[in-house]
Amino acid sequence: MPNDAKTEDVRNRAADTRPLDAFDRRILGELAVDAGLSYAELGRLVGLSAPAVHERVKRLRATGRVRGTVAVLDGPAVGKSLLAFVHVDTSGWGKTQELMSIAELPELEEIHSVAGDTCMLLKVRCKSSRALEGLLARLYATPGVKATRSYVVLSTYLERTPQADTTDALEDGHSMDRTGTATLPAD
Amino acid sequence: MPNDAKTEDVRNRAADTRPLDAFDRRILGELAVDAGLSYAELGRLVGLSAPAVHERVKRLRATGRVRGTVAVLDGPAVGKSLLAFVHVDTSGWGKTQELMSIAELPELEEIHSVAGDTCMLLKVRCKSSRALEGLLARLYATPGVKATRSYVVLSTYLERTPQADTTDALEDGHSMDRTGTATLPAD
DNA sequence: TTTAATTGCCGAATTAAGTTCTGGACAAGT
DNA sequence: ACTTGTCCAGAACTTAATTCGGCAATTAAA
Repeated sequence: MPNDAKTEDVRNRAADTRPLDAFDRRILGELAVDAGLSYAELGRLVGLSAPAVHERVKRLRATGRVRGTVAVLDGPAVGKSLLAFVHVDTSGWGKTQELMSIAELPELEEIHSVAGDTCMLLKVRCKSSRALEGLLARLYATPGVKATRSYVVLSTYLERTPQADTTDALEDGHSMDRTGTATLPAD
Repeated sequence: MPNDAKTEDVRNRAADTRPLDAFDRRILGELAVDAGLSYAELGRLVGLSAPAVHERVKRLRATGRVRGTVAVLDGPAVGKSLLAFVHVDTSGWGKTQELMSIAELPELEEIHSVAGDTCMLLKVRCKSSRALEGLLARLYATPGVKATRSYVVLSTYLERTPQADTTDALEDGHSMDRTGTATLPAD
């Protein structure tokens, strides 16, 4: 499943806002879990021919639904056994830009600005607690950084990239039991 | 870049603990960014023939260095514009297992247990704030859940999967300037 | 209602890539 | 010096990606 970014000129620069149909949704669902599927297998799964899914995947890429295809590395297996989330309180707001230089570190996996009692939220994966310490030192050396709170991950139960499916029931303004069955308010 | 999980019998069931050499590291580095590269292109990048990199990638997969290959979907582009991190305080400890059922929801991207003043940390991506509300309702309906704190992401500056490189300087017990240059203590 | 244009699909043909196979170079151990 | 094992490149082979042509269905225009 190559990029095929080159194949055929890409005109619709992520402009197409056409809603995803059921086929697109299922294709994305499969690819988000395993992008190594052949178009033939993928077609068999969703009920289309290989050229048909190829065409759709190409469109899904061109319209920005798919950002890319990556190999998911195993942290510990590549020497990064420590995972942590770091909340960073910054003084000003423009100062947050100063933090952006740390994005170059391969240990940094995520940088978000968040609402709430903190300003920046980082996801960091590194070799050891010592390395985390070094990273925090680097943070505190950044102007505008007031304080940090670190949450070191003890174990990970789930970790995946964005999935294609959505649980519509979540929006119905109700509670649900633990089986995921919607419990609609008796109106 | 197919899975090739089937190709040839996989003997070393993630047992091989041989350290990664420079080639492996570079191959992983490239694949973590773009798994759509052909073996020929990859070989050109790292200085090996196509069969050589094929062999190595196969080994890296078999030994668990690579967990899989996935298409990275764009949250907003697939109808999930809200990203949030949720800290969950649970009463007991065995009770955390009760939480695991929410992993079935496609909105859940990560579930970790963490050290610190909270117990569980969730990464959630959903359609709307209303959907997040529904999710929180579901959480509170879970026995053992005492409290939650939500951090809604305003903007994302960096988001990627584990990278192959490590910054060794972080472990050297020192500070670093903002260029990433190590500032060793004058001993 | 009819016609034209567009879209999206399939099956076949073509092209490119994945995969296997062979032999040779190098290093470590006997 | 010889054997053993590892790892690589080049060529051969196999499978998948990609393109092409035509057909059916939908939509727009007439």
